[in-house]
Amino acid sequence: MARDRARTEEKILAAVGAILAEAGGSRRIGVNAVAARAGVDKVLIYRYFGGLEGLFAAFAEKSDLWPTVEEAARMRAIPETDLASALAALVQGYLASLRRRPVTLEAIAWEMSERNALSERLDRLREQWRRDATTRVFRQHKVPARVDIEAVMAVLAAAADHLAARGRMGGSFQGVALDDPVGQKRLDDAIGAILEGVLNYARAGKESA
Amino acid sequence: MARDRARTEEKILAAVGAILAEAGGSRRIGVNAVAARAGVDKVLIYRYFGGLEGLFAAFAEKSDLWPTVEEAARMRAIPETDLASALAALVQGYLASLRRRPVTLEAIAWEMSERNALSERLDRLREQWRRDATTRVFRQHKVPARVDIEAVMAVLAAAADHLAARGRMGGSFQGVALDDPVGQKRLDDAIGAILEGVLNYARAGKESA
DNA sequence: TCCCCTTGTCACTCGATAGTGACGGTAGAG
DNA sequence: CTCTACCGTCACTATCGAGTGACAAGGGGA
Repeated sequence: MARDRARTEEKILAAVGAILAEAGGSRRIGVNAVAARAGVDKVLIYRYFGGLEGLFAAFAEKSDLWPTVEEAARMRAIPETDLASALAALVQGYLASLRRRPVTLEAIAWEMSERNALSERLDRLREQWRRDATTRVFRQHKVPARVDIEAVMAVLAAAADHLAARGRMGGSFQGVALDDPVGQKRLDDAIGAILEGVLNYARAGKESA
Repeated sequence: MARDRARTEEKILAAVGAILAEAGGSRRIGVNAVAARAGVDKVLIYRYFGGLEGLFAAFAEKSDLWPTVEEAARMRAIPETDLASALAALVQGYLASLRRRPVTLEAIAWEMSERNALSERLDRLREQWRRDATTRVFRQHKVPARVDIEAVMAVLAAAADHLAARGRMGGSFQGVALDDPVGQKRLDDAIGAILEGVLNYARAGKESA
């Protein structure tokens, strides 16, 4: 109608985000739903994006899916004092940033059951995040030699992804309320205690199992 | 044909498991697929189980979805010496048990995007597991007062669920190879180091953040 | 023996899905 | 002004999904 391709493409991409933002939306997503939501004929999706996969790829590239390290740092000020506090703040900020991104949470959930252009993008962004965090934090601190801090961070990141994605539907996990400020603080504190314990106990000279 | 309701019900339930076991199967599961897989008319699913929800409920009740604490203990001998080692062995055994259950991993992935009878059952089993683990391990050991060990265990369980479910599709997570023995050992060691650090460092008298 | 309930089969409706082909208007290039 | 490439709309096919109603056959109870 408006005869404006750029605008139409934007409407389509926005519709993807809107559908994805609705809880459980990833399950019913498809050309018809997107077209209807965008108020656009579905044939344009094929023409402009080459189908669903291309559409997902374009959406993944364009939208603000992942928190940057800077954003995580903004959510929780990252202290420069010691490594444990810095990493704890980083993970806590990461978790908080995830919770503010319903689309990303949906994409994480989706990633668990289906690989597509979106999940590949997520993997790349996760990797990027790891690199940024490394250059930001590890440059200033020494890591105790016997700790595989990368594996520990992977465990914490996996937990963050899982808990954030599950939390979007409410409920509790293993006795911790996910949609509740109290439960969220418990998780933050646990993350802090984990990093503090792992790094300081290891620094004290004990070998890790 | 055989005119044997019990046998037919079994065939249907087995078909659910078979479809669920195929990677990404949760997405395409439905009455038609199950009936076809079981070699049975779909109307019997409605008659015997009252539809998909009832079928899932029956499947969730009947099948061996979740590792018991005893099984986890069998995978990794649980030492009685100290709490950190016992809990580490428990979580590592839990993770190993999960990896041997493709249907459960599929269900965990599914649980992320849709709530149904199966996911409710999973939640209940998780809760049961937590209780069993508690009575088994915590009876013999003292927990440092300042550690919210329940929250720490929730973090580790979430990580285990996430890493196991993602690992079924191969690939790596944050630099750790999930389908590789080396990567899996790194994760096990990280879990061990986390529990050791959290409990022993806390016991040493430091407050947790 | 006869009857009826159960089991299983078949044939359908209805809606949503992916994907394609053709058509018409509009705006810009020449 | 004219032509053409692009944009948007409509109509269509084919497939798959859930769910329902009717019907044949077997088997056990009265």
